[in-house]
Amino acid sequence: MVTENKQFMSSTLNLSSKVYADLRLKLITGELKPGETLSIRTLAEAYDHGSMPVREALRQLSSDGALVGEAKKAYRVPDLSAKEAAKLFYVRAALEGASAEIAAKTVRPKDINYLRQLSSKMDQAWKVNNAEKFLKNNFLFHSYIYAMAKNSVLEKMAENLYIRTGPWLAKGIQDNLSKPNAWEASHDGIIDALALGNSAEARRLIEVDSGWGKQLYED
Amino acid sequence: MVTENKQFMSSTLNLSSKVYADLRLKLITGELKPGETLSIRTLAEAYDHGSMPVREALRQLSSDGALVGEAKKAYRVPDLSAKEAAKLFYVRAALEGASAEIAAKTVRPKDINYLRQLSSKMDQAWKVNNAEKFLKNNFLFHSYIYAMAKNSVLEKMAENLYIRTGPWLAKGIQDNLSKPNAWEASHDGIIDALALGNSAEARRLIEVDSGWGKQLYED
DNA sequence: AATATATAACTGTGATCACAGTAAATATAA
DNA sequence: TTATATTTACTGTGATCACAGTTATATATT
Repeated sequence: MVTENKQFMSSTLNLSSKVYADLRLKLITGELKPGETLSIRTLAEAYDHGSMPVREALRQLSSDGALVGEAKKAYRVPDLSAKEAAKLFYVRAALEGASAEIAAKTVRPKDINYLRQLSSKMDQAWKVNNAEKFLKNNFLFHSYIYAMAKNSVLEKMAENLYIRTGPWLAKGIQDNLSKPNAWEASHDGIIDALALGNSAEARRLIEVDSGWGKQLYED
Repeated sequence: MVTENKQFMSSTLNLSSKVYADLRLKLITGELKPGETLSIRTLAEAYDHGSMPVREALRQLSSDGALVGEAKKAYRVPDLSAKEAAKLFYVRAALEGASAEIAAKTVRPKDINYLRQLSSKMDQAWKVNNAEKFLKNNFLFHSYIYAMAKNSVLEKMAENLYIRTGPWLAKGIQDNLSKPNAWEASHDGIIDALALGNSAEARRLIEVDSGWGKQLYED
């Protein structure tokens, strides 16, 4: 039940944080699906330890808006309405756009290389229908742009929004994985704008890319 | 220890939520000061119930960034460095600006009236050196603009940022309460821009107002 | 009196239990 | 068979305890 990826699992922290990080990854990769129900005791048994760490992790995710929890009822992954999703993507686009605008001004060659690597990994994953790998690297791509803005507050908030859109996005990806990958061109355009230091264009393209998922279910 | 204000204290929820709301208000009004330390057991005794609700509230506030908590050490109110405060105000200005821009397009006369009432209350509080009242109404003022944007995601995030800047802001207010109130003119300008439906100007002024506190400690 | 040491008080963390409200499954009645 | 009632299983919530690491206090040592 332990994940090996250092990005998602810091080894020194307490159990609550580990469970939190693990569930967070499962939301990003689509392993937890919209509407799915999560209970403290069931998860505690799965993780093979007491219920306290799970309890605190679930409450924290609920506080983040990544899960919903009414009193005396099991936590569950929110099944977003079109309206709720639109709200999420609106703010996400605003924060991602701000991040990209800053990032374009301080970007280094090694950043561009890393982003191209991630874009390449996503393309490979898409070709072999590996949704989990695709989604994980897509998160890393966006997350790296947040990080480039060098504003930890902005970074954390943008990541939070990404996670909340995660399961909803994953559902769409898994349905459309066989179709041509429109994201590759989108991401390459963003990377090019960043490489040129064109902050306005980087912002515009990121906002389009963030808004893309929104269209997935509104036709 | 119980607060009567419905804005800050919903009566139907569990104890954890009540403690959370109460501590949140204490952060906004400056009752909790930067660097101040909070322990589970001490607070539990003050609230006169078990430690579980306090424990969950503190962890949630820590997750929000409103408190900091290292392992095995007492929680404490962050004493923001100028750099950290700048990060906070940068994102807060971005989200407040976005809120104001939307709000200007849908604002109703009763909204303007309410905002003018709050501005008036703040001015009264300033004149009698009532920092707590001033800060509470200042929060309500900004919070109402977030709410006018009718985007619950944006609203919650903007409020979170406000709370995190709260204790730092309060420290400055309490030192400068005797000086002329520069905020009144600022707030009146915002209200006028909103009333005219001038979304660009509303955004600009809100961003200036949000950035104002930042200058308080950098001379 | 100043420094080092040892003792005591305090801290979050995790485990375990009792409780009351919710949802599901079963039994009962029509 | 269908609808209703009852029981059973499951849920988060709060309380209480043991534990180990941290901080402060008091004690000894020079």
